Amino acid sequence: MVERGETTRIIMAERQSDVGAAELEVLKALWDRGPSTVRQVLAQLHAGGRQVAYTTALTFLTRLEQKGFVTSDKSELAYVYKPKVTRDRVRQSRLRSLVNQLYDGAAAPLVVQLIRTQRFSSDEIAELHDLIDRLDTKTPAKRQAKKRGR
Amino acid sequence: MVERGETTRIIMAERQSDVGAAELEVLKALWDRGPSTVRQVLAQLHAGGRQVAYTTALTFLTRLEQKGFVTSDKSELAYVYKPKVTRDRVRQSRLRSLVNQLYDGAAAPLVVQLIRTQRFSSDEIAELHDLIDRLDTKTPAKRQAKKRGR
DNA sequence: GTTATCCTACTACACTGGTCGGAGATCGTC
DNA sequence: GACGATCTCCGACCAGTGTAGTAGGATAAC
Repeated sequence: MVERGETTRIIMAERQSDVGAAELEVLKALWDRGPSTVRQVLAQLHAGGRQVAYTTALTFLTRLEQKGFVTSDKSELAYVYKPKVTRDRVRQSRLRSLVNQLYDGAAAPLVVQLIRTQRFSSDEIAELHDLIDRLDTKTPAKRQAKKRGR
Repeated sequence: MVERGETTRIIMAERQSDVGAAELEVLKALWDRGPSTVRQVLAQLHAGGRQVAYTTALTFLTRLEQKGFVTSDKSELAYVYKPKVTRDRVRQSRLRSLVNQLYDGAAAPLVVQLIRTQRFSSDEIAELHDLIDRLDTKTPAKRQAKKRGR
């Protein structure tokens, strides 16, 4: 028999291991609060309007740990979970996905679209101005390397 | 206690009606080729490296139609499907989701991150420069210039 | 008319993600 | 040492998505 399951599993493997929307909320709770117990995360979720059960929060944390996005330490009474990935990392990764999926990997059109369709405060505009100016002066070539910029 | 299914359905409703990754490929095929039959879409998918069965493509198109993203007309032999949403619309919507989910609804930090982490050609930089300059002068209103899209 | 071909409809199945409940382990208190 | 509050583990359910097989209707080709 043809193991269809095999193929499926492989294909799935590629697009796998991402954080779901609800799981992301949990991650956010950890980013905002720092290391937390299930109960604390739960409270944070409730504060954010997400009414879920204790075990649901626990499930999310467990799954996030399996996926490698958080770690846990047994301290006193309960496990304390803390994020293993930064908010920036996740943003970065999501952004890359979006760019690849919908913009053929080219970020520029995305930026253009954003600038065209979103509103910005004058402060923000100033900041963008600044950034772009700096882009301008830095050579477009990236093999200049070693600029310690963040 | 209310039946849990209720709540679930409501919550689902929010995050629902989105296009999956594989479905998106199908939409892209339609955007690229214009109105197409299942077989043509399938060929496009194969060309793009996605080896799926005919019925799989059919399923995607059917589901996309149910979700309201494409329409179909029975012409000659086979149904001809065409997109009901534009690429831009989908981009827009995905972008909004991303901004809401990870940037608290504020687009500016996203733009900043993009400009910081992505490389741009000098042409692109020039374009961005231009755009921002225009942003500067025009007050944050919804100027819908007749700029031709790409 | 029979056959090969193409198309659609229906059904199915695995996996993921959101959501929990119940069962057992622990701990603090009478 | 029994009781109640917590905590974790395990299993479960449902909807959605990716993937496809099969059956049956139409069409084209002898």
